[in-house]
Amino acid sequence: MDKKSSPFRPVTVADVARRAEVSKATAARVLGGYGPVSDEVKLRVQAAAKALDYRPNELARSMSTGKSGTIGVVVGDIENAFFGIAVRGISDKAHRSGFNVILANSGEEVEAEKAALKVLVGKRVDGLIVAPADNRSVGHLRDIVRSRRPLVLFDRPIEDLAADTVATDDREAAFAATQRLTAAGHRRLAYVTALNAEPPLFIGLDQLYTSSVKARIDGFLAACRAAGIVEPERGVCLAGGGAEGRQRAAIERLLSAAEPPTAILASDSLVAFEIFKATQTLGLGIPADLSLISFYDAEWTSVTTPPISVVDQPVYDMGTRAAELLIARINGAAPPARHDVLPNRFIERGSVGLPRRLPATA
Amino acid sequence: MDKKSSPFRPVTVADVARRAEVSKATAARVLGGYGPVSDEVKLRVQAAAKALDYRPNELARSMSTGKSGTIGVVVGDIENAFFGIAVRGISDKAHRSGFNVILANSGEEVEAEKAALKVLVGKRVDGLIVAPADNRSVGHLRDIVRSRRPLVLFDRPIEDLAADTVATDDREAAFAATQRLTAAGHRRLAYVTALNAEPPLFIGLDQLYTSSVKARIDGFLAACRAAGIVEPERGVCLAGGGAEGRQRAAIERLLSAAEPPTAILASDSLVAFEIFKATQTLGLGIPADLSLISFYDAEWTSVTTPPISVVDQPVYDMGTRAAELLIARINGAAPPARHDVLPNRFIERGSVGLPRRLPATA
DNA sequence: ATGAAAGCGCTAACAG
DNA sequence: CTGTTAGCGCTTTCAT
Repeated sequence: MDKKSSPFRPVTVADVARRAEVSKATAARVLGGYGPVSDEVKLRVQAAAKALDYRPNELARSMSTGKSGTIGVVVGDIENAFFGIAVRGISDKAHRSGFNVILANSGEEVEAEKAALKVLVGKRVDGLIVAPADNRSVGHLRDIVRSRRPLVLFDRPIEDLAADTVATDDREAAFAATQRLTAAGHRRLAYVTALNAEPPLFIGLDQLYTSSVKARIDGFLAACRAAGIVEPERGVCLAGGGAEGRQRAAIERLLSAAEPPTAILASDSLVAFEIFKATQTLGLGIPADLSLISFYDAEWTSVTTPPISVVDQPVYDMGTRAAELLIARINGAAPPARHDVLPNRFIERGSVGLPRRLPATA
Repeated sequence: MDKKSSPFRPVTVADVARRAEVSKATAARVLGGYGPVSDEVKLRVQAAAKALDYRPNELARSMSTGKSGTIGVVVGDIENAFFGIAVRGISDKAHRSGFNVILANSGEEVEAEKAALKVLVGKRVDGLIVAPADNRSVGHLRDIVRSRRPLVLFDRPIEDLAADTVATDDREAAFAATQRLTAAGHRRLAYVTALNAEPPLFIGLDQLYTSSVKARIDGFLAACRAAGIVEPERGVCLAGGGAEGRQRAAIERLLSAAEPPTAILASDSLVAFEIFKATQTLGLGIPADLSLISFYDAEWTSVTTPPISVVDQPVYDMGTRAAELLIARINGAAPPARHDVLPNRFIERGSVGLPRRLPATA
């Protein structure tokens, strides 16, 4: 009966049009809800669509309109609750505005980031939100901007890139957190971050390629110097990510050193979690033997004994804000790139105390 | 110079073909990597593509081939770490097999689930993984099956639906966990779940519409009865989800009752988290005043004092398995629907003790 | 091995 | 208000 009757061919506008006895264009107008149609015809078409169980093919629609109703999100590590919540913020805002989200994970590898971007651009997403893994190689991001596809940078600003950015003031937050540690009398401080580096030694800020990581260490060092600590660089520990065992080993090594730090600032909640577990296995007390402050208010930090003081980043809001900026641009807004900095909030809990032995104060 | 020179028109096969001085078809063959092409021509086309910075339009490709290279995933609540990890498992497997993932959240609402499915089908995903929110209304899922689109049910089996399913044995796990509680001597047990119900009273299993929830309560009740407990139904607490305050209030009410439970089995880590916090604010000790077992090995359960004993569900593996089954079907496999049940593992930690006052043993 | 031409399902001018 | 006619960018017969 049908021309091409593969048993489960999805029904198209043409099918509906035929059954409603109108032209394809008219059927498309009511199904797509765009052109002017008489009420009578509209009803006929809708009835036909219902009867046939018509499901619009969004792909075809996107091909014609050039808009996919989808935004692409590339984060560094979904395993990290920080990004998990961010994605929720983005998704919530996106869905409320009628957009879908395609999620990709870079694993903090630029090559994976590039590949993800390629796929997303291939799928013709209407816009992109990216947390760049490496601020050295941003050519692929420049390409996005150049191609006029809306792009929002998340959490990690990149200089000289004309893209909207949503971040927090990492340097300031790290500075303030470190000050709390030095104010309590600590002089042997460490900053532990998940960065993979070869060798795993901190050499200088120029070695750091993730802007948020760099800003935090910068703030940490500045606060240490402000407190008169010499060579605070020696306290920066690049514990590595990825292979979990490696990170744990690095942390245990740090804590078991001859002169271990009396206070640690952890760059994210995953690192802090490892540190907390290490104190347990090494029999160290918090805050008696070690004071600890972590970035990000992860769930677990509020139920440990003692609970952990944290730099609470407004991640969910960062997500919604990023989506907001992106969608505005997708809808045609074209102001100069803006750089939103959301405020962090310090949550005082019970993990900061006095150093075990007060060091000689010069 | 060009016919249509909107300033940033993306480059197409036609553009590449023209520059390489071959036909569109030939260019498409090398760009798409399918037909036979002479090496010489192939090189010319590739050079042209590179020079023009050609990016294939996956939408157009999907339109022609009918495959989108994308799978849709609908979970109940991304906020829940359980689903977060599951999504990671799915994504990892999918990406390794060359598929992308579009994520949707039902918020445990059937209507939202239907809407999400509609969008995903509209986008012509090659297959779907769904954690059905309500086993009463599954018409939309039946439609998916009927339309021959590969579908895998996640965590929540549905009878009489010919779809692959990946789940754990919830009834058995709840039974075993409850037994540990009764074996320790507990007689006043509670099972707390995030279900919203009006009224919030447990009436009977028939009231439960999420298969995993139902199975767990069934197991809980069976174990209670096996231990000679009468009317164990009275211990089932439907604490509600969504509005966080409501859940917390329900839990504090339960714990402050005249004869509060001496042991609780929590249906998920979010509920257990609230319970743990409630014990802190009410000044109850674990396991002295209350024994607690939770489903799902959430991060925080291992760092509390004491750490919480849990039913460790192999969520990541469930995710990869689901993706595996789905992709096999997408690639043409057509065996009868299989129902995979992955084993749970009990992790003994420190949250189960003897009941404070031993009850009269009849 | 290559080219010409016909779609995929929808939207978008442009006529009537 | 409705129908006709082109495409969107790619794949896919079918010739050559």
